Amino acid sequence: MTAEKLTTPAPQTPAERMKDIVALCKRRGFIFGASDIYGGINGFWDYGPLGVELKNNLRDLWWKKMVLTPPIGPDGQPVEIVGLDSAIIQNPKVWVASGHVGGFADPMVDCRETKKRYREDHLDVLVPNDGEGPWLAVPQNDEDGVAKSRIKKFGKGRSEDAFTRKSLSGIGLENYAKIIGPDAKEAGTLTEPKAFNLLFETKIGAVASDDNIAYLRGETAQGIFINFKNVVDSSRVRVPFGIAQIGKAFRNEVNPRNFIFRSREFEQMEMEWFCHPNEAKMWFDFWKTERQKFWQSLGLSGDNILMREHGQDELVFYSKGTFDIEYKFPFTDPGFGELEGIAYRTDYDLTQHQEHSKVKLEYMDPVTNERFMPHVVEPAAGLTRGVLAILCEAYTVDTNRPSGVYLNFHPALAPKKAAILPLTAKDEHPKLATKLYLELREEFAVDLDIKQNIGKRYARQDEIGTPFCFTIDDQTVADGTVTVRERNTMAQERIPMANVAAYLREKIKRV
RNA sequence: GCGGGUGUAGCUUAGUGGUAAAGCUCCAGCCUUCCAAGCUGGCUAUGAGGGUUCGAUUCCCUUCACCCGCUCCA
Repeated sequence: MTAEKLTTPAPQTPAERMKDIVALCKRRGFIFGASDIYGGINGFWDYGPLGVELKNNLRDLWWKKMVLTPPIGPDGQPVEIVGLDSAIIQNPKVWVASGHVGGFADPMVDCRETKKRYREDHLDVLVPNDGEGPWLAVPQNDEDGVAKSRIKKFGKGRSEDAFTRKSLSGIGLENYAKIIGPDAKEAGTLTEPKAFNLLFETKIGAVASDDNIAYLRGETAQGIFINFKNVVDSSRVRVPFGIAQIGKAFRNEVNPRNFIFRSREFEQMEMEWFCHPNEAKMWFDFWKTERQKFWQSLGLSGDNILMREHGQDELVFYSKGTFDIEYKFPFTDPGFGELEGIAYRTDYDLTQHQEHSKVKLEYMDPVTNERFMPHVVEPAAGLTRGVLAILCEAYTVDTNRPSGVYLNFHPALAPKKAAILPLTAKDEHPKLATKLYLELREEFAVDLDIKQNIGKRYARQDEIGTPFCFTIDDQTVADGTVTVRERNTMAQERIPMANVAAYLREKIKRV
């Protein structure tokens, strides 16, 4: 008893848990670091044989919930949502209109001493006229009188008139060694300005020149906005309705971190809901509820998931309200990380594109004859973040089983729904197992595994989260029944082999 | 982008300025009637590049990746 206690492993810390999840993902072929054999590449990840199945399952469930069987609206009728798959590269003007190019591409400087970061064009430098002593960096918009206090501290008795105010942008790098940062004590701690444009640039055409710069999309949403008119004109949809899109997006993140949580290439599942401005608030609440239900139905529930409203200071300038659905990842624990944002974007995007493209994007309501610019509620989820949350939630330590761990996937999400296992590699077992496998694979993602002893095979399936194992033994030969072994409980029962497909169908039932 | 840490096989760990070791996994075969059993055999590693040295996995430099903290996240 005492000895047993002593050998019981200590509970995992969140960091250890995350490390194990990453190791399992690599070991079993869910997720690999991209360009592994070349030493890797920061911020990119590859999805292995099981990872792509898991990701596709989540993607398909979202598509079904949004496009194929959208929820019932407040009026008792299903809401209307259509799909879209727009190009990753669009006319660069799209990203100017959206604000991604220009407005957010400002160079920043860091202070090595204070670890603070400043926009280069927001800083001025006070240059001493007599050339003596340090140069003083101060905020351009100096409401707090920083310049005065800095001169008092470092100006050696000189007055403000003894300095000339220059923009930091106009000051050469060779002078940075003389500059004291706005909050620093020593000179020379400011880094050279770095541009923080998060959009990936590329060049169109075989001959590269600055005239043909284009951008990889930073979000799938803009592809939806620029097709709003196309969809309205071609699809018989009427406001309110939604357009949904799933696809890759690219951002030059300053600092990719935390496995696939923040990567430079990722996948989004976004839906833009177009509605009358007067109904926007109602639809915002509607989608908040619906989207929360979605993640809960996949098994993310309890204390690990929450809804959080953005504070006023957090809101982007065009949003009149944003809710995040957040998950307690091991690397955020005890905090939470964003899984999906539901944003009320007003008519900002359509208005921007109307102005920049000169194409009228207003909607004419055929019933009321009212002309208006639709407002937008946007549930925008991270597919790859969803995969990570599902993996973290499913990871279950169980020292009572040979593998020591299993992945508790919802059967609808599991990369493999079942494994077909002949108890031995002899006699009729493999023959019957192969027959069952060929039948089941027409409808389900299943594995046939004949090699090695049964315990090893159960353990392997536990580690990849296969919810059911069907085992063929001598009794199967005699009476046509197989053993079902359930992943979470390891319990077994016998059912007729002829009922296996129906059994699986019932268990996997869509969420 | 800043600071700190780590880097030996798929995983977990040894070890050394002079032939790189083990357990588990994995693969092949045998055995096996329900949870990684047993037997035999096999594959696989010092992240990359430079320097010092007769000789570097070990010491030094650079770089890359990952982890932690800050920062960033339209």
